[in-house]
Amino acid sequence: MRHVAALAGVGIKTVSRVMNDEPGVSEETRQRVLGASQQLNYQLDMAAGSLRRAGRRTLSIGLLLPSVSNPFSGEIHRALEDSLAARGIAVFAASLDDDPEREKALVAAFLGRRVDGLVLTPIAKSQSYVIPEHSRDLPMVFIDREPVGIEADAVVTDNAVGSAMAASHLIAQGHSKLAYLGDRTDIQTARERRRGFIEEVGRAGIATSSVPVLEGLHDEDSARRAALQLLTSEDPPTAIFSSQNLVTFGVMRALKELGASKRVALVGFDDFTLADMMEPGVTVIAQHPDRIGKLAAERLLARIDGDHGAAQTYVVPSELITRGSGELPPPE
Amino acid sequence: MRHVAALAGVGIKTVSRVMNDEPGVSEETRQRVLGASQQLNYQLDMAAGSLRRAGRRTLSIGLLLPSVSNPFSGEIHRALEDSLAARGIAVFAASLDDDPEREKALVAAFLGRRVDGLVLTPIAKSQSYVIPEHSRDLPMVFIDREPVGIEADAVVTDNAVGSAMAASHLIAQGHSKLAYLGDRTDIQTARERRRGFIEEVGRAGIATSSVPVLEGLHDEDSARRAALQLLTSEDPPTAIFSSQNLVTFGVMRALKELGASKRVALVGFDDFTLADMMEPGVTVIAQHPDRIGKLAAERLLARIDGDHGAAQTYVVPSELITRGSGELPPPE
DNA sequence: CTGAAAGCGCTAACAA
DNA sequence: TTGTTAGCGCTTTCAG
Repeated sequence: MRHVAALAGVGIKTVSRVMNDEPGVSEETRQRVLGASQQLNYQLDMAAGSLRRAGRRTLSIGLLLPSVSNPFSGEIHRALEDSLAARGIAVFAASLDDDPEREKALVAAFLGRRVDGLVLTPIAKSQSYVIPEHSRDLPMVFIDREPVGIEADAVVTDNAVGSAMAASHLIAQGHSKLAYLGDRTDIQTARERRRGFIEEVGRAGIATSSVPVLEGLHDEDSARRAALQLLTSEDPPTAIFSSQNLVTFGVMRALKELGASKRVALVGFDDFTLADMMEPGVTVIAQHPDRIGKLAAERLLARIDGDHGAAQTYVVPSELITRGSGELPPPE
Repeated sequence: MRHVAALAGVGIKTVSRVMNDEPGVSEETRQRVLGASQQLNYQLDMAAGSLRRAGRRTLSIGLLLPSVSNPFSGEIHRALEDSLAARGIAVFAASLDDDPEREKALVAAFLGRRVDGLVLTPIAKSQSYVIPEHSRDLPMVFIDREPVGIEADAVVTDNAVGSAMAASHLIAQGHSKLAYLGDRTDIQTARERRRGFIEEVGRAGIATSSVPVLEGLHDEDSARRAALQLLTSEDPPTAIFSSQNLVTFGVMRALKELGASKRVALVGFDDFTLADMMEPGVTVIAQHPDRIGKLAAERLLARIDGDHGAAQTYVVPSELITRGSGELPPPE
């Protein structure tokens, strides 16, 4: 900047004014400065600026996701990016891999980079460790799961409602022998999905104790094996609800192996690519990661802009998409 | 930092030493400083540090991808993240959407944040606009596509070789009436894939002029329509090669609509989730985004660490994965 | 409309 | 082993 000022024959502050589009510079001076900066290939150093700038804004935020390679996370990331780009805010993204220790380490890493805000999918048992920062006014929005031990904004899917929708849809097709296949039980959303499903089953007058609940299925293969066992048991269910993508894939494989794809009904939580190309198409409760990301961005920006209202949880509705597998009737 | 120093009753530089794990501090002093910093909930400001630090390292890099919501990009992102996390380097990711203007704007945005390096999928006609920075020693690695107008490291898939593999595989199954369905022709990888495919067809003694080449298929539906038209034409091909995921999906839909999935052979470039669950399973030329990401990270780190060797292009081999659709024989 | 001086939080260089 | 001083590139404040 010094060099540009020297070349343009002006004071350093004038260069700063021009580079930041501040008013109070004559058009002529402005052009001279612009010329000099181009000639020197000069580029403002944001980091140095934020050191002194009011509010210390770095125009960057941190985003903690289960994994940047997970399509659901990718969509959220993209929606956030789009909403924040308009304000010139860049996004640091990182993957948690369901590891509470990583969550803490990554939050610390982002704090050290002085991000203007944090959007995160909590995985640690409690988020109380960020209370100091949050009360020091670090904007923070939790997504997908609500935080524990701290009052902060959250944007979540209506997991229980969506799962209840799945149950009532299967029951409406005439099924009474249902089964629930679920994810790790230490994940809040998984528990919510089970609760919503089971409660709806009870509400329909079916004995909830008669519904097999197989949980802790952390990957495709464990889900596949659980489904195989269930389907070859003495009194197999005629309809299955799977609480998550990988579980759904596992169930689909089991059904295919048994040649039961067109006989046993299936509804999965979470939509996925090519679901409509399967045979039959897979009925799902679709989440809306794009809306989650957009809403999270809006809340974060509001907080960054000084909104000090009470913390709120925003719920994004899920949606039943019928494609065939969930509409298979029970056998006679 | 001043406050911590005051509370611990030491000089500011001693605090700096402790926070950066530098040697030359007695264990006792160290503990006192650590105590004080915890009490004040102090956290080193990386940005301020890099202002003075030798080499001005910010411990962050920029990553420009087609879109962070695209699974292929997500895998690359993840591999990079994993390789760089060990060095405490954080990743800024951004989406280009095949927009050359965005490429330039985002590169500028990252330069303003003084990233230590850049990994990017080039889309602009030429990358000569970054020559000034690159020659000023900004580490830069191009992925997926080679840069134009600048000599810099690149990590790419062997697009032509992979496509040739697809051609020879189909020919080996007895097909002689092949067709090529491709992406936008302004994308380098798409042109390479066509070249590899067509050249191999010629090498096998088939008149390349007899092979329909349908290009500019930028999304699923345009690919679907192109395939429908092709397959319902007078002398339809018995085997199709699609140059990219979305094109493959479009072709799959067309085949399904015509009930020809088990009659017309298909090989697609790029692997995708559930490809093996389709009916028949879809044979693909799989790329290895994880290896691309890892290699790119290694090259970038080497450059950051001062490697000034000549720019090189690293080629990651693709792989033929047979699942059924590519092994369908031609009709009698 | 313009510029000089101070200082953001930190690290390099040097001194004690 | 520890501390002091200068200064990174910028923005703020305040004076012309």
